[in-house]
Amino acid sequence: MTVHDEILTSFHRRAAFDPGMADRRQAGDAPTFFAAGAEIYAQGEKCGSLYTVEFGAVRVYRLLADGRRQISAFHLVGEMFGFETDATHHFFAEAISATGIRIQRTTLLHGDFASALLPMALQSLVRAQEHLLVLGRQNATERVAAFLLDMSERQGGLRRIDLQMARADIGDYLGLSIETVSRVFSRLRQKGIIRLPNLRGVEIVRPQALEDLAA
Amino acid sequence: MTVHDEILTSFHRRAAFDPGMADRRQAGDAPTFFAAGAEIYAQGEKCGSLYTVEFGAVRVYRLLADGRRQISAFHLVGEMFGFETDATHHFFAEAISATGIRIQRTTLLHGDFASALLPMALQSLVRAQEHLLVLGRQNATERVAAFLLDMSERQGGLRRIDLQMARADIGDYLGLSIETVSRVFSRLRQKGIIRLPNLRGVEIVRPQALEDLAA
DNA sequence: CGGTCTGTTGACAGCTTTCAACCTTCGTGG
DNA sequence: CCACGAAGGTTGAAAGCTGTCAACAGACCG
Repeated sequence: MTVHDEILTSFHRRAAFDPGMADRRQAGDAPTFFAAGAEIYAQGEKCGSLYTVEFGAVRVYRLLADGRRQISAFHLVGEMFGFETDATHHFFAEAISATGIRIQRTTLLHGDFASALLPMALQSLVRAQEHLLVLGRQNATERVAAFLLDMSERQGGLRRIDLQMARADIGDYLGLSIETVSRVFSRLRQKGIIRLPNLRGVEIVRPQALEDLAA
Repeated sequence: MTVHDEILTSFHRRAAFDPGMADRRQAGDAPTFFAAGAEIYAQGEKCGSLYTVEFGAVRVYRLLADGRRQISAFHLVGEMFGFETDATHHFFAEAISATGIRIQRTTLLHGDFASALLPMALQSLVRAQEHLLVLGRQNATERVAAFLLDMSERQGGLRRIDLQMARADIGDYLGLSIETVSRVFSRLRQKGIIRLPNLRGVEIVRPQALEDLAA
C-alpha cells in the first residue's frame, strides 16, 4: 500500500468522500470511496446494504482459522454484491485498488425491489457454480486460462486486460499458490499466448489458444 | 441401477406418477417421481420451472468436454433448486435415488413470487460460496469431514447419515477421485471417528473429532 | 451360483506446494 | 536525479498430496 493509499484509508475508510456533494450523499446515490486494501465489510458484521462498484474492483473472501483464504468473487465496474441470507455477513469484502462504491440500504428500498434483485442474485449464483467446476475439476493451466478469458469478457472483450489485483489475489481466487500462478503466466508468455506489458496488465495475443486451454 | 429402478425409469421418467390423484396433478402440486439416475433436466434445455424435493435426493452438475464432472450441489428433502438466469439450463439435474419432486412452472406463479424466491436463491448462493472455500483451500480429509458434517446437519443433526449417493458422486462433489474418498473414509473409520454400517450409511461416532478435522 | 457394479487397497506417477533465493518495480528521501 | 528499501513477482529444487492404474473384495440381483 502506498503512502497515498494509507492516507486515503485513514481518512476515508468507510466514509463518504464526495466534496461538494453532501446533498447527493444524503440522497444515498453518491459513491463512497475506498483506498486499495480498505475493508468494505467484515465477516460477522451486521448487514443490510447492497453495493455497486462504480470504479475500481472488489474482492469478497472467507478465511480459515489458520489464515488460508478463498476469494469467492471479484466484482468489477457495474457489478452488485453484498447479498446475504441473514442478519450478518458471512464474508469479507475489500477494495482491491482505489474504488468507488454506491451503497444502498436494503431497508430503505421500495417494495418490489426483490424482483429486481433476483436476477442479480441469480447471476452471482451461476457465476459461483461455474467457478466450482474450475476449482473442483480443472488444473492450474485451465484455471488461469479460464480466469483470463473471464476477466477479458467482463472488461468488454478487449485483448488488453487490467488485472488490478496481485498474484496472491489470483491464487486465492483460483485455489493455487502464487508461485503456481506465476509459473503458468510465464509458460503462457513463453508460448506466445499472452504478453505481460506490466505487472498487472495482460495482453491476450492468441485468444483461441487460451480457449483451447480453458476447455 | 436395479431392475426395479430401470422399470421406473422407462415408465415414469419425467412423467407424473401419482395414481388416483390426477386432479391434484392438474393443480400442479402433486410430486413427480424419478427413478435413481433419471434426468430431471439437462444443460441447454429450456427452463421455466422450480423444483422442490419431496423425498429422495438430487445432484446438480456440469460436465467438461472430456467427461470430468463437477457436482455443484446435492439437494435433499425440502430443498428447492432449478434457479436459472436465462431461458436455458446451465446444468444437469438427476435423481440420485428414487425421488419425488414437486415442479412449479414459474410462468404460472403469482406476481410477488420473486420476493419469496429471493431467500432461497440466496441460500443456494451462500452454500455455493462456502463450497468454494472447501474446493479451493481444503485438503481431502477436511473436505470429507466438512461434507459429513453438512450432510448430518441437513438431515436433522442425527449421527446416522444416509448418504444415498455413490462414492463417485461424493468425489465429483468434493473435487476428489473415488479412491481418495474411499481412503479418507477408511482412515476416519480406523481412527474411530466414524462407522460404516453399510455402503451409503455413515455413523458419526465422534462429532467433535470431525469438527476439528474440518478446520 | 455367476455376473456386474461398487467399493477398497496398494504402488507409482504427476502435479502442485513449500521453501528458498533472486529479481523487478515503485515510492521515498537524500 | 539517483540510491535505497519494501513489496510484489519469478524461478529452481525438493517434498507431499492426490490421481491413476491395477488387482481384489463385497454386495446385489437374476
